[in-house]
Amino acid sequence: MRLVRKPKASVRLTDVAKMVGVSTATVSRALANPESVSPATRKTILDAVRKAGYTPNVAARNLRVRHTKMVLVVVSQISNVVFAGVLSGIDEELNLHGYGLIIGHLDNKPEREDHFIKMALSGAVDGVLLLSLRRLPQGHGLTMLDARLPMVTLNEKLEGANCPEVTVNDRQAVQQIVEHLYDLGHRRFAHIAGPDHNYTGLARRAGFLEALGHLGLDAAQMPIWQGHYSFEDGGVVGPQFMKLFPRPTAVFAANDEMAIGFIKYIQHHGLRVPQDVSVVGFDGIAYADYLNPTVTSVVQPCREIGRAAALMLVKQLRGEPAADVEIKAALKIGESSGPARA
Amino acid sequence: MRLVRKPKASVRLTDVAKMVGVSTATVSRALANPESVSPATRKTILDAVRKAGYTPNVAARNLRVRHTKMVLVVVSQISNVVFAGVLSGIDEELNLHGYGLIIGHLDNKPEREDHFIKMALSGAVDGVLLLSLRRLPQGHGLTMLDARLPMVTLNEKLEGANCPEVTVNDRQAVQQIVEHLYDLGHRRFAHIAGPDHNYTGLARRAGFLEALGHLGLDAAQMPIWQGHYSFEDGGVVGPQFMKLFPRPTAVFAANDEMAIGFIKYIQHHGLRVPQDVSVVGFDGIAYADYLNPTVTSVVQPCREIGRAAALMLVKQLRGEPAADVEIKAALKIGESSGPARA
DNA sequence: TTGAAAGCGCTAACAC
DNA sequence: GTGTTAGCGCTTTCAA
Repeated sequence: MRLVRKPKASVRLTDVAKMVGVSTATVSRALANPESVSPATRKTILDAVRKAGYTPNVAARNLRVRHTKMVLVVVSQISNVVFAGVLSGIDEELNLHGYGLIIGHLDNKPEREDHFIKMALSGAVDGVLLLSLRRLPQGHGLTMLDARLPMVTLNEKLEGANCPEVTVNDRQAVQQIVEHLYDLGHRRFAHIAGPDHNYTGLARRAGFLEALGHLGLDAAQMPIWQGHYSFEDGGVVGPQFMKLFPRPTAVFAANDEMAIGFIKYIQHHGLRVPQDVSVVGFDGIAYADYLNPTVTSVVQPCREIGRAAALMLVKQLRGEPAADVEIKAALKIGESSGPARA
Repeated sequence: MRLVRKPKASVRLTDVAKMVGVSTATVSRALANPESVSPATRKTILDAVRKAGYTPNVAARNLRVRHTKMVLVVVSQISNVVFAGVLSGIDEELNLHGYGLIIGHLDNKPEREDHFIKMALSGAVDGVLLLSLRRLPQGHGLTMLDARLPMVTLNEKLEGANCPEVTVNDRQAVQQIVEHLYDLGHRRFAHIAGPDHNYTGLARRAGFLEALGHLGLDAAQMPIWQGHYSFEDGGVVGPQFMKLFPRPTAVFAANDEMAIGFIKYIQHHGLRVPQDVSVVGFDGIAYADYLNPTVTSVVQPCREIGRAAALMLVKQLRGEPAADVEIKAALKIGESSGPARA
């Protein structure tokens, strides 16, 4: 059995040229650069194009012009609201500049990156945006760098790369939120950290430690549990928190989901938030405003982050210089943080 | 000023062939179909490929083989959790079959579809998945149908198309949830509907009306407000609800976000959920479980929906028949629904 | 302003 | 088992 040749009866440039009685070059020009063709022929050609329903074949075009007007976005988890927001911003900006979007979804499996490295190498895209949050390159085999494509990283450091990056001021933002808690009188803190193979997880933890240091508190005394940014983690940590004595009066979770899970757990076990314990998160997801209490957090302007990153990439694609960008996350005080108990 | 020719020093098939001293055909075969080449040459070639870091150029390949192993997914709003979950499932399944994913993000602007129609027409993808929730084709100009590509729709009817579809049993699911409320003694209902240019919005509203009919209630008596599936809509509807007399004892919102926004509003205005009014949603998003009260809803298995759709498309791509699939959403009783007040 | 023609990098007949 | 070769559909130089 052999594969049948696809009938693919689509109309080609040649067909249009024949219909009109001009060369393919002229049709191509009429489409790409209308002014370079006499008004009369232009009209005939454009009419024919419309009538025939001609659309240029991109594979042929890509092969010839050596670019694709496509960008690869490598993202660790697409169903995460923060990423989804960022993606939205990326798409919006890319769109403005005529680029399309190919999703390289890692689905939290970093090894999948290899596949996308190959994709980049294969010329399928003109540039790549890395939001994999990966802390370090694997160190073996090919890396994204080998694709020698314009690239920008988002909350991620790429070792050995000179590619521009957009970062969020996680560390300072965490400082702010910890200070907010400190100002409310809290002295005993705990932290529910994010994954440690993850750039933001690390940055937020470091920010936490740093903040305590600045405030003259002994960071070594403060419990830190590690989660994976999921709701459930908040509940997993709960029991450990409950048995602490003296209990911390303020808990900083590295993202809102964990904060929410944690609040749910401790409320369920008789603690009031914020009267008994204040808990704060990070990200500023919309849902946090609909909780009872609403959660104090640091809001990341996701869409803008995405747009900034996309714009930086586009600039590179154009051969323009692109400087690093740092986006500011802003403290947003909700009801989940209050004065420490006397 | 003219564009400089990109130096694009990437290694080509020809280069590898020269290095090894065989023809390009042999290299091509060694890569595509290793058994068709003698073990010795195979090894030499594969070694050379690795050493040279050769990756086939996809544009050239696509042009030659007339397919791209790419699928276009047209989605109305990527930063919506439900879509994000579905997308995740689509990606997972597609991946299994060697297909990549191009996102056609409408960003709630239906007119953007034109762009993606052109993309489909241009041979950039082998098939398309439609999750735009659009109720009807625009009726003018080109439509997706013109691309004559394998296609499957997800919660969307494409007029004049014979393409298979995956649907969710929204109507029955709504019936179940309304019956659940009825069984709790509720007789006065209200509905916060989704957008009416939207397949699911319509289906859920129809389901609501239908359910009331089956239960022998007068649907015409029940207030229906329309929202756009956002949190805020719940709050917008709130005041109108408050001034009703007698007030409905049960409210069905067409999605969880609106239900959550509504709950927040009425709680804030002194009503207790579910003691004073029961409110239920649709979708079963994870956040709903962390609210106080947790919200009764209908859970859609997003990832499975996505996988089913992707699989149907892959089957078509292989030339196999693909039958319509209906996915069942399941009632999930939370704390936001309770007995009607006496 | 237009046309002829080369060739982008690859695959798949077909011949050996 | 391997090589030769003809394109896939397009853009773009170069010449007219």
